[in-house]
Amino acid sequence: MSTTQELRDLPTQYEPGRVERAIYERWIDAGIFAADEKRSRRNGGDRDPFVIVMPPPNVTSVLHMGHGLTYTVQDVIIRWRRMVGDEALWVPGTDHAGIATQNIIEKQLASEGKTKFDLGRDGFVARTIAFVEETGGEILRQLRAIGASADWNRTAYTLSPELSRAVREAFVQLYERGLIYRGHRVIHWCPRCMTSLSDEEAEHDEEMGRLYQIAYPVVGAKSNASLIVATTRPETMLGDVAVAVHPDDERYKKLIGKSVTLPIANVEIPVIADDYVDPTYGTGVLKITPAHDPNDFEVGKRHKLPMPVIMAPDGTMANGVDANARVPAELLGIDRFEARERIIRTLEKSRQLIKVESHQHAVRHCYRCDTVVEPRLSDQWFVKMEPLAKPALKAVRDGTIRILPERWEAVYINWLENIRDWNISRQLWWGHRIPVWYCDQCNEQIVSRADVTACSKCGGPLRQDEDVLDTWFSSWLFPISTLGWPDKSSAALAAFYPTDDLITAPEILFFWVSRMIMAGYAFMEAPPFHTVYLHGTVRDTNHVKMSKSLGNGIDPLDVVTNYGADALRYTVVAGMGMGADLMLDPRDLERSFAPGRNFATKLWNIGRFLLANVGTSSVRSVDELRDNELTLADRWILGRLNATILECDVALGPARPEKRKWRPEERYSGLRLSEYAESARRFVWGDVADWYLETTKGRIGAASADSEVARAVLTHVFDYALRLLHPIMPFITETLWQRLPLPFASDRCEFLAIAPWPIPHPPSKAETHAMSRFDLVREAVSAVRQIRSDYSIPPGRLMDTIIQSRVNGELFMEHSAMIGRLSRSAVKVGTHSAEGGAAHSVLVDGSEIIIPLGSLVDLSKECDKLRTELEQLEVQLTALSKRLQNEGFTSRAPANVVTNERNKEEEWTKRREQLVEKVKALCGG
RNA sequence: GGGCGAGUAGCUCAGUUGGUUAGAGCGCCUGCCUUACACGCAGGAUGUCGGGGGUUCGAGUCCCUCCUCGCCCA
Repeated sequence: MSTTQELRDLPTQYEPGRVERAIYERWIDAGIFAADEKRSRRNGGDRDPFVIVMPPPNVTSVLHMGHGLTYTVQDVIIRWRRMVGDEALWVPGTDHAGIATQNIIEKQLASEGKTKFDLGRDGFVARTIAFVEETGGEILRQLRAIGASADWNRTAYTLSPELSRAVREAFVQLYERGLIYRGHRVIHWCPRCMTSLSDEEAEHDEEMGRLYQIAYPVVGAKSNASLIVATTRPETMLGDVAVAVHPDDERYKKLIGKSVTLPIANVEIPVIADDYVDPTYGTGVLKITPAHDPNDFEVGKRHKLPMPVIMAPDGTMANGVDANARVPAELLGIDRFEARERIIRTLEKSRQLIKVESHQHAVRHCYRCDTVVEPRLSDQWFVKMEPLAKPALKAVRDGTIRILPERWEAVYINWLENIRDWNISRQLWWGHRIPVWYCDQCNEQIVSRADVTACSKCGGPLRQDEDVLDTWFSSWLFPISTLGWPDKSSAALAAFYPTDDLITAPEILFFWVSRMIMAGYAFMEAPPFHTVYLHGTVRDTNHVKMSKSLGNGIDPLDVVTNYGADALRYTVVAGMGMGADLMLDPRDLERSFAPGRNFATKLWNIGRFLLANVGTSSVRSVDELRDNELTLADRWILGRLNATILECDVALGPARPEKRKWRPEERYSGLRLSEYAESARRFVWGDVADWYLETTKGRIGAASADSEVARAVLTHVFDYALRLLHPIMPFITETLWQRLPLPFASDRCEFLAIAPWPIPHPPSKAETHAMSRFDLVREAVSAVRQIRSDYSIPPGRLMDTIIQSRVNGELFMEHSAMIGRLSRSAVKVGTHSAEGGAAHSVLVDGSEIIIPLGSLVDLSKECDKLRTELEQLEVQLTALSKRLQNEGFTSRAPANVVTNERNKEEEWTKRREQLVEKVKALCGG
C-alpha cells in the first residue's frame, strides 16, 4: 500500500530543518510576497492594500530575539491579511545608523592604531561604505530563516540615493517653511561619540550622586559672609557667571545686586534674582553656568550674562569660548570627573566645601554608548516641532490613529503637548550631510536640493556644513520615502500610502513613531498609518531585558536550528499578550521553545494519521455533504471549527477602521495575538486531535458512504485548521497542506500562503443544539475515564459501562459504540442494574454512569465521593437560594439575571435530589 | 517632583458596561510506550483576586486609602 509506505517514510517527529529552506525558496520563486501596485484598489485594482513598513534594523546589526519578536509579529499580521485577500505589502529595509556604524569603524581603526583623521573624511566614508557592502544587510538574510514574507524587491536603505533624495527634499522643504533653523544653545553632547544628541537620545538614568554645598564669599562683606550654593557638578563652577536667588526669598533679598567671588577661578560674579530658582531646593542659591546647563542658559539669556565654555568636546577641562583663563593651568586637559574630585579637594582645603550629601538624581546618558552626557553650548540645526506636532496630536485624539495598548496614547499625547525642538545636527562623518553651504566672503547661507559650489549672491567659494543629519531624520520619512516620495507620481505611493499598521517596541515611540506621524502630515497631508501596535520586550526569567552585552541573549538562529522557525514563532505569538513582555530562559531553550516544537510535531502526526487513513485520493467537498449524511460528531467539529474561526477573527480584530476614523467600540479591539494562537491551538489539539480524530477511527476505512463523509470532514477541518495556523507556523502548515487530499472542487491554489482565510457563518440553532448533545456524549466518555483512573483500572482492561438516562437514552444508545471505543468499555444503555459493587457518576443532564466493578469497588470511597459532591452542591445551592429569597436582588437585578439564577436553582435542586437518592441507595442513607 | 500603568494559581497572563461555582497556557502530581504522536495519552491538585475601608441586592471589576513594583517625563 502506497500510503503505508509513505507513512513509513515519515518520521514520527517533525524535522523542520529538512523542509524550511526549500519551502521558503518556493514561495520566493512564486513571487507571492511581492505586492503589485496595479492590484491595489487605490490604483484601479480590486484588492484593499494592506501595508506594513518594517522598522529598519541597523545595517550592521545581526538578528537577536528582539528582532525575532517584532518581525514575527509583523509577519503574522501580513500573512493573515495576504490570506484574507488584501494586496499585502511588507516593506523591508535597513538604517545606516550614523553613530553606531561610525563607532564600529572607529573601533576597527583604533585596533589598527589609527584614527578617522588619518583617513580623512572621504577615506573614512569610503571605508564605511565598503564595510556596509560587505556585512550590511546580513540581518535581512537572517530574517528569511524565520519565514519573513517581506517584499524583498523593495528593500530600502536610508543612505541609498533614492532615500537620500527624500531626506534632502524634506530638509529643504522644512527650511523653506521656516521650520528648520540654526540655533545657538545648550545641547546634549556625548564626549565619547563626540557628537550632539537629541533630547530623546540622552536617556535618563537614576543614579546615586552627591550634592555639594560650596561657599562663594560675598565681595565687600564685613565678616566672612558667603553664599552657599548647592551643585551636583562642581567642575562646572568654573563656568559660573552668577549666583541666583528667588526674588522673594527674604534670606537673600539684600544681597541681590552685590557680587560674590567664584572660588578657584577667582572672578567676581553678580548675585541676581530670578523666578526660576526654587528656594526650597538645596540652599535656595543657584549657581548659573549658561554654557553647561540648558536651564542656566535661559537664565543667562534673560540677564544678558556671558557664557564661558570651560570644557573641550572630549570632556576634558579647557578654556573655550569666552573662558578667559577661568580654568587654572593645573586643571587643563583633566577629565571632567577627575577635575570634579580635584576641585572638591581644593575647596576642602580652603574650607569652602560646606557639606556633601548623598543625592539621588537623574543623569543623562548617551543611548549608544552610555557615556554621561555633557550639556554644551554650541550651534546646531533644529526642527521647530510645535507646528508639526499639532496634526499628529489631533490624529490620535480624534481616532484617526490608534495606539495599542491604549495606555500609550496618554504617553504620546503628554510628550507631544510638551514637545521641544529637535536637534538634528550630528558631528559625525557617516550620514546625510546637511545640505547647507556657507559663503565666507559675504556670509550668505544657502540651503539647496542640489549640491552647489559658488555663492549665488557674490559668486564666492562655498563650504558645506560639516555635520550630518540625525539618522532619525531619514527614518522618520520611511513610510513615504520607501514608496517613492518625493516623486508624487509614484505608483507605489498612490497604491500603498497611507500604510496600515506600524508595529514596534515602545522605546522608539518618540524617536520614530511620533516623528513619522508628523512627517506624514508635513509631507503628504495624511497620516502614515492608522494603527500603532507597541509590543513587549524580550526578557530573561529575572525580567531583565535580553542583550548581548549582558550575556542573557538568545540567538534566534540557534532556536531555528534546534527547534524550527515555527517553534520560535509560535512561542513568540503565544506569549504575546497585549502589552505584555515575553519571558524566555536563555539557559534553558528547551523550557522556552519545546512547547512550540511539540505543537508542530502534533500537527505533523495528525498529518501522518491523515495520510495513512484518509489516504491520498481526493475527498468529497464538505459543501456537497447533505445534512443527513453528517454524524453528530461531524456537526460538532464543524461547529467548533466555525466557532474557532470566529474567535480568531475577533482576536485578530478589524484590520482597518471602517470609515476614516476608528469608532470607539472598535478602536482598542483586535491584535490579541496570544488569544488567536490559543484559539487555533485549542481547536486543532483539544478538539480535532483529542476527540474528532478519535471518533473517525471506527468510520474511516469501512468502505462505506459514511467513511467518505468522515474522510471529507476530517480533511476539511484539518485544512482549515492549517489555514488558521499558517500565519503563526508557516513552514509546517505549508508542508502538510501540500499533501492534503483536498477535493477538486475546493478553492485550491498552489500555496497555503495564498489560500483563502476561512470565513465563518452565524451559528444556527440546530448547530448549537447538536454541539451541546455531543458535549454530553463527551461528558459520558470523561466520566468513564475518570472512574477508570480513580480505581486504577489499567487502560488496556475492558470495562462494562451502564448508562441510565431518563431523557437522553436515545442519544446514548445511538452513540454507545463510540462511547465504548473512546472509553475502552462495553456500553449498555438502559435500566440494567449492576450486580455487586459498582462505581457511579451523575452527568449534568441527570444521566447516570454505572460501572460494575465487583470487589474492586470500595463502597466507602464511592460514598465519600458522592457525599463530597453533594456537600459542595448544598453550599452552592444554599447561597443561590438565599440570593433568590433576597427581595433586593429579585427586584433590582436585571430580569435575565434573575431568570438565569432561577433556572440554575431548578437544575441544581434536581441534581441534589438525584445525589441524595444515590447516596441513600448506595450507602444506606 | 509630575504623569501613566501594574499587582489574579508555582510562572506568564485573560477576565468586556459590576451579575454562573474566577479562567487559559506552561509547570506540578498520578497512571499508562492504547497500532498518528512519550515532542504523546488519560486523570488530578492548586487562588484570603496586594492590605484595609466604602458604595451596592451583588465587587476581581466602581470609589477612597495604604503598600510594592515598572515605565515615561522634568
